Amino acid sequence: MPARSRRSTVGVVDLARELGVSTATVSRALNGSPAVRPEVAERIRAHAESRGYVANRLARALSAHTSRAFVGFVIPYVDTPAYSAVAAECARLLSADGTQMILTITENDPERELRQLRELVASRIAGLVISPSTYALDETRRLLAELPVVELHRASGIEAPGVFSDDEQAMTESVLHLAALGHSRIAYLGTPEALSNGAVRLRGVRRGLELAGLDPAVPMRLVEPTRENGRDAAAELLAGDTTALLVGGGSLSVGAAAAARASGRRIPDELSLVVYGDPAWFALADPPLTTVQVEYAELARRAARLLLDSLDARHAGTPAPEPGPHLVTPRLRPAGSTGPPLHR
Amino acid sequence: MPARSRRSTVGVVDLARELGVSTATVSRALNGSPAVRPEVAERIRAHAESRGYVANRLARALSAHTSRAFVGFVIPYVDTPAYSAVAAECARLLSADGTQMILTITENDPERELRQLRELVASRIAGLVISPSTYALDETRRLLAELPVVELHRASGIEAPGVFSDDEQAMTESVLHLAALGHSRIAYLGTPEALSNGAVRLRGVRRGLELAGLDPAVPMRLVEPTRENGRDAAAELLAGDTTALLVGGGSLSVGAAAAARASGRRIPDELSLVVYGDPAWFALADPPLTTVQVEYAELARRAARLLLDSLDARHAGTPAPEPGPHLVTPRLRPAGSTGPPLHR
DNA sequence: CTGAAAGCGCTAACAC
DNA sequence: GTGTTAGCGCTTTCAG
Repeated sequence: MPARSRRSTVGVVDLARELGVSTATVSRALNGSPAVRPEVAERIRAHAESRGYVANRLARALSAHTSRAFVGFVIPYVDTPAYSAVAAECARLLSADGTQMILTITENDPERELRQLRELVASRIAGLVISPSTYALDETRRLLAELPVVELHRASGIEAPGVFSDDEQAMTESVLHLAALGHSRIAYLGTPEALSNGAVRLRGVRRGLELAGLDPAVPMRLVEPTRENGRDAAAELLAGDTTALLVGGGSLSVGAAAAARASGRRIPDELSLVVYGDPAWFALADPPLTTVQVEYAELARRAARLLLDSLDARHAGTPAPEPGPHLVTPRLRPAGSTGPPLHR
Repeated sequence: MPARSRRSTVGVVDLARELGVSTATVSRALNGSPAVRPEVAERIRAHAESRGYVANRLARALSAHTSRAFVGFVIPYVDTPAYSAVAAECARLLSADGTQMILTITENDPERELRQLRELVASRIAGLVISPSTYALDETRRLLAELPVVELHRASGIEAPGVFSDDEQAMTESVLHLAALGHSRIAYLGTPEALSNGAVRLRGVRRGLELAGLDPAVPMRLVEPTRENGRDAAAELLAGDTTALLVGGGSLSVGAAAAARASGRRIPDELSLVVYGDPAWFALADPPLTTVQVEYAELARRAARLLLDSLDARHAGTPAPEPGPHLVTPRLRPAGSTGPPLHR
């Protein structure tokens, strides 16, 4: 047994020495460079494998100025299905590609976001997936412009591909669903217009009202997406004489459902309710809630793919994926919580 | 303007040159070494700040053999509250400490787990938080023994501190709650004993039955924690003549709640139901479900703290945190889904 | 096709 | 206290 430094991990120099080749050749073989004789390459790879060699990602990334050792995943929260489901799927797909995902929570605070972005850049991330905070800083945009970025859920107006739920259509459809049932006094609870998806959803609602020939001036509350806000704002809306409540936002929906229940109104007779998010949870309610269902896993798959494509493109010098929005269409799943209004 | 390489980021050599000191001094000042004159240190830090210097974490970690640039977070899933809530809080706390969290999903597959662990080690992580997969490999244990580890939710029998929900007590309490209401035909739906928390919960159930003076041979199904399994297994259990169903597991609870509803039994008159997880969701059900509530944020705080303490200890050479389990006590929140059995 | 050697940006001995 | 210098483990010109 050679006098290797004890218990230390095996590196390229070890492999090179043991095989009687240079570290350059080892490196090339391991990185699949075509500039090495196939048989040699194979021998090196086999040996590396048998020695349980695992490249030091730090050294690799530090040396090769371009490397996909790490990518960033920057989101405002992760303890909500809209984010956790996507984080899960992205982590899976990126890991399959051999890149590690650094998870970062901004709590929707632009300052934190910028700080974390800086730290990520300091970690030489190859690129990142981001749900920008509501008011992204200019400096943030500047940083984002310098590396492959895929936007998720929210857009910040930067030149980058993004993956979003096509909420406009879903919201329009939801309004039309309610209108078709005979509702004319519809209230809307959503997220602020400053949030790109808040704006999109609101647009969908307005369009739905227009298509249904209803008064566009419906009772409306736009609040930051938390359960508490959802509950409180829904309670206010329900104090009015609306016959239907449409909610655009997952956390808001949980709060709104609670408020609807607390209001004592019978559903759907005295109140029709359309919520947003994961139908499995809302199916627990009695009656089960009509839900706008978003395919988070599909969103994640597209985001991961786009990011990997961007990295490939940058590496190969080929054109990057088109920066346009990539939309995933949610589905309105009618359930027991929507029906004709009882009294008009 | 000096002929700096254009648009490149500023590094220690730049700072050193600009201040007329050596890179060593810069490094020392930036790392708060006491071996540098305070006024010089301050000047360096101020300059670094003004130049927007951010240290390259890769170089730092590669050079300093010990560094807390990265920590790993290795969990089987993240799209379930038990994991996403904890991931969120840990990411927050670790980020506040300046370390980045690499998120890794094992899908409860021991092979994947090992592969990912190897990759994490190759990234020179300072330590990690892990929820071991059901059957962790020996090689996995060996790797884990070499770095600061904090176990979460599940234990794998390694010598490391761990943070767990004290489910034994909660399950015992749940059984006693049901027994006190007059139930004697209680069924249990939980996770397999091979999972450490499955075993713990089952032990709690058995103890509860014993304390209540009930027959320990209750109808029981132990299945992998997914919603589908929960629904199917609950349906089977409900086909029997039990008057109460106790569920030990968050995803199982969602499925079980669905199955209970599908069974058509009136709750709580014809069936008392105790679920596990986030009360906010289960409050949507009608009646609201009696829930074993786990403080995930508290779990996360403890896990993060323990990990940081372990890192500090290793750095300072002081003793590591005691490897014993650190328990967070869940609360049984009685709600409308549990009541006296109607017919016996 | 392969090897020698020069870094990547930082920290840590070791001198002064 | 501070500077010089040698790496950390890998990739990558540049020669051959």
